[in-house]
Amino acid sequence: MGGPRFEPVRAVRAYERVVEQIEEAVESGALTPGERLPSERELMVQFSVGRSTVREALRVLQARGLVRSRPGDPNGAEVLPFSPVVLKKSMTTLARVSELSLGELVQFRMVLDATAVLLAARLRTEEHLAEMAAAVDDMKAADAADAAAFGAADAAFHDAVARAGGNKLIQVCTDVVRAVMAGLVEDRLARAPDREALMRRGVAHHEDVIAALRAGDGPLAARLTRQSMYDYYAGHLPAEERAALRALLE
Amino acid sequence: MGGPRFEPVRAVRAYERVVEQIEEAVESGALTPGERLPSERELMVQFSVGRSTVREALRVLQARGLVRSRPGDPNGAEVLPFSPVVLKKSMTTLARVSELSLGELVQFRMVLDATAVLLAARLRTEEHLAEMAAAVDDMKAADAADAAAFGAADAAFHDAVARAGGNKLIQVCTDVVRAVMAGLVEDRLARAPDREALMRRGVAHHEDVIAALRAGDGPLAARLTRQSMYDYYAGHLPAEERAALRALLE
DNA sequence: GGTCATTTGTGCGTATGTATC
DNA sequence: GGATACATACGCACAAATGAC
Repeated sequence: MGGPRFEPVRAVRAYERVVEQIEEAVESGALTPGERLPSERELMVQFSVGRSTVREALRVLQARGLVRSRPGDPNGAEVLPFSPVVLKKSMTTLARVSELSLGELVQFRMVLDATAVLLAARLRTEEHLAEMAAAVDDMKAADAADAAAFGAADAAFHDAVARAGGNKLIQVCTDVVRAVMAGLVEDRLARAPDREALMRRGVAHHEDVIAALRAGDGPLAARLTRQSMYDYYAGHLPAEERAALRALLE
Repeated sequence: MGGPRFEPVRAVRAYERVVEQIEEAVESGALTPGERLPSERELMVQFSVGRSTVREALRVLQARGLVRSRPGDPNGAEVLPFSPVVLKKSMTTLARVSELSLGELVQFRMVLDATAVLLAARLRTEEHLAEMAAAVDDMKAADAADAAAFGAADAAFHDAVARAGGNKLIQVCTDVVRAVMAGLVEDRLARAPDREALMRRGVAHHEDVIAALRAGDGPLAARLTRQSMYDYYAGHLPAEERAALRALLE
């Protein structure tokens, strides 16, 4: 008793150790985006593992969005800047396997987008406001039949708001959830009979939000944002989910 | 002009096509958690690819948390139920490479946890309230020196609240962000001089939240939750981040 | 624009350790 | 304990793609 307390060891795969080392180098900043990893044959020498081990490690790193490798590239795998595509992917998986309802997604965005505008009311600059106004102009200019252009402009607006709010986590999450929602319901929305009216109302709402932000009235901007989200999606929700959403309109 | 509109083709790797097919089978429910994939040798026959291709595909699927394979397992890779570990991983990466501040994380949880309790005030059952009460009891029972036990009980409380709120996305996200925060600041909190006072205050706050939920007063419960989060972390934040948080206390 | 060395993508054979029966 | 089937890992060979000269 009182001897050394040995810890149970779990067999850790060779490729995992390769992943850990490269991952640490990337996340710590020792490798910056745009830099290149050594070639696979060079890596197998440095780690003293086989090439298949190196390749499996690179696949995992690629799946995590940290590097990208192309066939024949003499420079080796490229270190990538952070991108939310991996988050989007795993959240899309979450939506599919746990069967997230549209109502849950709308609820999530109602809360986070409203928070973003609330924060933006304190921190917004003239540049931010100009970006938002430009996005709204694009929404107006979009052909009524071109749902993709309208959606892209809408996304640009919300991204500008989120950036103005200054919380990168909220910015990424709203972006991810918006993309997931678009993938789930874009065709349904594009065929809605009252689509044009919804689009016009959305533009008007966005202009009201800009006015509130310019005036520095965060709570008003947040209310407008929640109401806008509710109006846009409520028609596509069953009654009980609509009720859950109204609980957030305060 | 007016001819067929050809789309640009991107060379898609063999292992990617294997990943897509298995992923679709898992996410569509054709393969349910606990089921086994065919062995690697069987898969290389079915997809008519080489062994390395199969293995790289399995690595990607494993990195996405869909399957797990163990050496020597005669049954082949196992299909896994959804777990938020992949989301945790990518959000931790986000936190590291985009240098998320503690303030941004706290802000995020203040908003989403407050929303969860607001929703829980409408939907909570007696079972939910009993779970919350049990978690608070565990927090009280935790030794003052055992930060891990206290944290686990606190996590159980918030998880019960999030489940009562009925939004699975909010539940997962708050859980993920709590884990990320714990990884970043657990040692700092464990060594705080006023740790015991913070713990006592946290317990009292949680009991107030339960009382508000029992009374069905969602807005009160939400305010209490935001205030509790602020009190617990404000001491570890620089002044300007504290100010941004106070903007959410309303 | 073309040639060529290099690299990645892929397939295959083999040895080894492990889990299950 | 032994037999069997499996995953892990190594190393080589060839095709396709890339980048540099």
